[in-house]
Amino acid sequence: MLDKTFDPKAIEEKLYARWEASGALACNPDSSAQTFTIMMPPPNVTGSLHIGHALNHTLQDVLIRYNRLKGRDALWQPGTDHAGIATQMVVERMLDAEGISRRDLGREKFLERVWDWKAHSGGTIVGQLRRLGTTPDWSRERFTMDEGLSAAVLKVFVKLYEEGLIYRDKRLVNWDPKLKTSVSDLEVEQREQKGHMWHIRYPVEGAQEEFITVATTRPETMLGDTAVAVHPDDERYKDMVGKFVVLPITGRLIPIIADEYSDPEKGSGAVKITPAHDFNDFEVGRRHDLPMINIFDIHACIAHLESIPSEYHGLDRYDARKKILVELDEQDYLVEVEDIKNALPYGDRSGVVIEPYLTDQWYVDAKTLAAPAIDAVKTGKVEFVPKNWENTYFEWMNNIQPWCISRQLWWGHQIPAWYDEDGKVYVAESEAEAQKQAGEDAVLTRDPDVLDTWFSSALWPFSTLGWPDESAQTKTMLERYYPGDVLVTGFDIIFFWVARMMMMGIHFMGDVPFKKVYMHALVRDAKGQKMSKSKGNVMDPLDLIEKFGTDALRFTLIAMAAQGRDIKLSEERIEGYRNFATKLWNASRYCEMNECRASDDFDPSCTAYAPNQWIISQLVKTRSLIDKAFEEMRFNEAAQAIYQFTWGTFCDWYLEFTKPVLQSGSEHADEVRQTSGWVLSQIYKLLNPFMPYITEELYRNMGGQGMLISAQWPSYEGLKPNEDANSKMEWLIRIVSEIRSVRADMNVPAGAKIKLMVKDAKPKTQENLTEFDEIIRRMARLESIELTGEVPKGSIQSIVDEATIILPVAEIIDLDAERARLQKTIEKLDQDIQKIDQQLGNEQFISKAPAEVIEEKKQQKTEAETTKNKLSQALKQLASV
RNA sequence: GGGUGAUUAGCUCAGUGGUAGAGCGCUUCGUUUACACCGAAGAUGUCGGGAGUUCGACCCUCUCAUCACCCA
Repeated sequence: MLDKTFDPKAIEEKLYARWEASGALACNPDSSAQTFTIMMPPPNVTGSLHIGHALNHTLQDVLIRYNRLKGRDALWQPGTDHAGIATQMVVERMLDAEGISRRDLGREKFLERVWDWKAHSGGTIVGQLRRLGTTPDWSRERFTMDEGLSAAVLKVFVKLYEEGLIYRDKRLVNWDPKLKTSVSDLEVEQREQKGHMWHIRYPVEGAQEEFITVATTRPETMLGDTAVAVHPDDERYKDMVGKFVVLPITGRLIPIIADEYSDPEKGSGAVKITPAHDFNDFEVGRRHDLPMINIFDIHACIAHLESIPSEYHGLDRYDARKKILVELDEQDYLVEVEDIKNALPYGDRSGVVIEPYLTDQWYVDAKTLAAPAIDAVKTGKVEFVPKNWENTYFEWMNNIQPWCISRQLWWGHQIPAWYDEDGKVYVAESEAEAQKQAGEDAVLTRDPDVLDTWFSSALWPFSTLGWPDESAQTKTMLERYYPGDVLVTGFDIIFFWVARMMMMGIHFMGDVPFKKVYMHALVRDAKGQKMSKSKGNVMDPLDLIEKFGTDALRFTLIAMAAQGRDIKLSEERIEGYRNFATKLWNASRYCEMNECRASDDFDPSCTAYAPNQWIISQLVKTRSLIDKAFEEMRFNEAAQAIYQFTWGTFCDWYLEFTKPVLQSGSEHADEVRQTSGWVLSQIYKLLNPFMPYITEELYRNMGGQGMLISAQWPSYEGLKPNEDANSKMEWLIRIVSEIRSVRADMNVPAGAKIKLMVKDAKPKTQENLTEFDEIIRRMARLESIELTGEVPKGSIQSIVDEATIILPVAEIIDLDAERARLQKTIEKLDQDIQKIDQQLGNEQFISKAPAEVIEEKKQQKTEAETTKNKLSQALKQLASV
């Protein structure tokens, strides 16, 4: 006998171990089945499971389980990402605590420490994913720094270099002065804040008391100014172009140039140009061939340059600013200080202001690689769900910038480039190969930098399958599982990852990496705020699992994952779905108690009893709703369909129908036992992808064969909806509901067993009344049901279809209340009739609306009129009491 | 400034060119042998404002407002 409630903790771990041991998680390259592949977005090794992961992985698991049940050879490729900056920061912080820096330790020793750390706690999240019940093919787990994946990185780098798609260039990068590395555009976030605009006048060379005023938010960069620009059409400055100004503080002479970049409407119309410290100025500098003075060192402190007064050397950028402002003010160069709002670039990892910084870095020619990747979406080879994300994708891809891929870090894939003593570069997959290129005598030094983490993640869809290994096994894997079917991910990494996988996949595999990209929502807190540690509003999925069980959390996330909408998660909601699990548990308990079990030879297409035929029809309908929802990737609709069927149809109605049958030992009892047991087992199957634990457990308890995880998704071939049974049961539900409703409205005590009389019932209804006499009596709490031609005085009356149902309760009826009730219903019907009349009276409607709509309206009107007449009669009769 | 999405019951959200739905909450009733993590019944909506297309708009178009996010 099952316990009274479901205890997830008691079974989850045990069942998970059984799934894993059964081999059901593994893909099967030898099978002839159609494949279904999902590449898991590899979580960071530094990571621990947060609610966003929970959603992301639940969705993937639901898809994988569903397709596995449907007989597809499912590969869900798992793994983790080395997360260069994040991981290096974690380990550096640990070293900090020991009072050592990574430079003290040296590169090699440091990397050993990172690997130690990775081995020890890097897999935390993988364990946590198991608690979510997710079923990727763990036997194929990969790490972006694995040997094989590293080989892929080398190969790709060298190949792209040879093709001219990777190159080294001296450009401005986003420099993180805290981490002392470059970062990509995407790793910079703009934050708006209050700042100042300082207006500074620069004296014009060789003129007395003639100045040109420039405005800047960064006065310290004037140390690196190499020009002042004015608009070529700006009359005010026409004569000045070609002259020089004397840069205050340094005394350098810099030219006044004409360039369209300067906006005559803004400020004075003149703008200082610091090509080494501003992206726009950099372009101006290139156009005019201006010198580029890099005034900072890697810490964003003023460099020891001859052109800069020595008292500034080594000053932090903000201290330098203060000092400059004081000096400018003293020398009367500072004309105005304006309060403004401006956006500053912050490093998303370090949280410090990013410095545009002139360095040599490696770049990928993203523009070239993007072209076919744009095409793939345009032509529908890759489809985004929801579709509107394609706009976002195009927008970014069409404006894509060179991708800076080198990072001044130690943790990551070291760039396979070597320099000889003259600085000439040799790119090769190994040092030996580079040496060969350079000649035996050359002394080579390897580029110390590593690649952007996303460079290796971009290869994930094929590197995890074994590429570039050329064995037969790898070939099979690539042929079979590339491209993947669906990528499930959050929109926050559409550029970081999705776009780059597209570029690399198309370039190296000649085909897109996946056919569909499902973008899921962001999980927010109940108030709609983004969850963050600093706000303290994070919900830990493991806590929620502890409290409500994995199934409840999973179901909640899916039920709320409507396309294109963020999820506001609240505990109440999870509690509700926990209750749903309990409901199913207890329905099973009921069936167990009544020995409801389908025998092996039970044929659901051969049932004779209408409630059985009906519930089977409903089940079949539910299955197709779920299938349709999956096709359209509307997971919330799939969840809703099975929820509604299980609770609203099976538990609320069908099981109630079975009670009198089973308890009275009716002739239908055996078929009812078989059917209820069978339908229940079907619920387990349909619900399994969403709630894998409870369904697996119940399936086992109820005598299911094998394990659900490797069961077959029902096809219900040959099961046609039985319309006769359906309309019969709909009538049954209508009449029971109506009696209950009227009883409650009229305050008939719930416990009172009263008589029901039915007038004007057509033969069909009379038959039904007889057939379901026991069910109606029990569910509507009636003592007896009889047909009548007369309405006893002091009765409550109501209409179900053609029949008048009468509750003769003269001793308890409140005549005024009954009159009011009838009156209200009649009024409502009147309104309806009026509305329909209006429509039917409209010639345009009659001539233009489809015939079936008109027919429907007419029917609605007739029905409403019939009911109204009957109720009016009842009201009249009541008046005569 | 550009883009995207949202605005529907007290709350959280589904939804469809043909008389508005769910869950939670609320009210009333109920220990009927699966379940009080339950059952029955009920109340609550000018579907953000305005205009248009249509026989008919919550749905399509335009516009305005508010909010959120992304990009510059």
